[in-house]
Amino acid sequence: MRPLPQPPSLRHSMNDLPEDISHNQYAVRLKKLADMRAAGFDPFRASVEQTHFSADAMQLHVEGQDYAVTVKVAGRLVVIRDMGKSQFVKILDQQGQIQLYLKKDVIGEEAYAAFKKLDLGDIIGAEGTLFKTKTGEITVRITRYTLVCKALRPLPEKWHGLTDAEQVYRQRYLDLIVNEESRKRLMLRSRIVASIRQTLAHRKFLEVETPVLEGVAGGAAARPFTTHHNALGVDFFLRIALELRLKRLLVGGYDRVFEIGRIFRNEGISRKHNPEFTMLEVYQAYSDFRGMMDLIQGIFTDVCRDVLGIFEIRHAASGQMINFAGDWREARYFDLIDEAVGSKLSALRGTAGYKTAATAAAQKLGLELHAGWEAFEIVNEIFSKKIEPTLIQPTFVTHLPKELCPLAKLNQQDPGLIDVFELIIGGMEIAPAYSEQNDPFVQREMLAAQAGEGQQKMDTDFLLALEHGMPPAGGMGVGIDRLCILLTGAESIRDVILFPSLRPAETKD
RNA sequence: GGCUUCCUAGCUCAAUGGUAGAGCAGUUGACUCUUAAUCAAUUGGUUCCGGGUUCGAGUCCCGGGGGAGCCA
Repeated sequence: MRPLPQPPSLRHSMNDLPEDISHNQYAVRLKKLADMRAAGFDPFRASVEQTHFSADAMQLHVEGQDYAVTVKVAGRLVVIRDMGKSQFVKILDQQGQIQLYLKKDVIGEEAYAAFKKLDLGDIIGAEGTLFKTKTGEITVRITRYTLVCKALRPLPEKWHGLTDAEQVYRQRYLDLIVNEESRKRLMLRSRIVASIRQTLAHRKFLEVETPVLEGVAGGAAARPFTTHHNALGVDFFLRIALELRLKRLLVGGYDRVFEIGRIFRNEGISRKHNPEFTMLEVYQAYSDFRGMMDLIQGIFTDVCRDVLGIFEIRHAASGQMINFAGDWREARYFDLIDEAVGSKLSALRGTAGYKTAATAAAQKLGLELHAGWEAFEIVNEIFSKKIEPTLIQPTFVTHLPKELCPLAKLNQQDPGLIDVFELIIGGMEIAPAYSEQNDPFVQREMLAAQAGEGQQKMDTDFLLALEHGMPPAGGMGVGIDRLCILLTGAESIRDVILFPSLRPAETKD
């Protein structure tokens, strides 16, 4: 890996500057800064009034009425086109770019000369009036400006931007300045999350925050991170799910709760997995998994209408259009299995021949199986390898085998199944939802069975809470990162996480 | 963790084992409506790190670091 540039001490480097610094952009900028300070101006101390963001300012221009509206804008210089006695430049702020026009005879000789010394990347505040150029771009003709921050490092290339994936992730700030798609995509994530909060608030859900540090990492099957608390002298786990804490709140009488929280799973990193990721979990008392179907569709509808303005999105991996409008497909897990296998495999469930038949079916499909797998694991391998990737349009897969999630209610007609759905979109699991198990006896049995497999310790306090009585409830978990992959057309989870997990960069100091 | 692949100027990229180059950025100059502005001149390199093979290594080999993709 190329080592990232390390900042030297300013004081020392100024003394060490060689005679010819024209090739060293850092040194050139240091010199400009030193000259400014020598002249009594320190850009790092200046603040500036900003009356409008760029896009809002441009809205104010009235056709045919140039120089009528005054605005004060601020941002980073990203384009400079110098034409001698006038120049067009562009600054970038949160809303995007806006063009500024400087004319020597408008702004004055001295201010114009000083402006010529500015560099790409410097941050300025500017005041002026709106007009439209002859090519139709709304522009601020500036009468005053202030440098409010000198940039000592040059910006990446203006046309290609930053493409080196490593630098994009490690120096995301540069990516955000220079790559508009990244800036917009990550901003979209922020709006999507805001929209979800709004939808839930309208439906009278309470937002809560529960501990990240847990004595028992429960609620999912995943390897946790461990950490240590010095004062208590005990090890903690970072949470792998929000579920067991939120259900305690159902016991406590918070009937509709949700949390949007970071969870941590000590597992592999891939295009679909980051070790820390954001999960929405929602619980609604007196509802069930069918209620969650309505809720998740409501969430998507609101995001599509209010944030994206469209109900169809191109799926990056397959190129297909995903349609979020209308009623979503519902399919039973074992119907999909039988279809994929081409026989009535599900009819053998619970019989002695089930595992043999499942093995044969999986092998026929070319799947590699682990020696110790149970029948349900073999069948689920068929599901995740052969069925899930083909489900591009939103699909609720329902009635999964009970072994797959110990926290859901068993189906009344068929106790080998559970009342749940797994929402699949774009070939990815987006949201599992359950009719939550609230029978403390069954729950203890299921968790004990899981603990017996050595997966994790039992959360006995959670079981105690259940014995106080938890209302029947529908619950759902939504992977926010994956949702954003879908809705922004991203190809990798790293594209929707501001700072994805990487190996620590070596720092020399 | 395994396999494949990438790492060259601030950025984006070139370079049969034979003098490390271009565009942008920078520097100097010209230009008062530009749109990757244009024109002229010009500076700039620990080729990720460490070994090896070779008369000669950015290029081949070994080890290490980091990224990406596929698999687990």
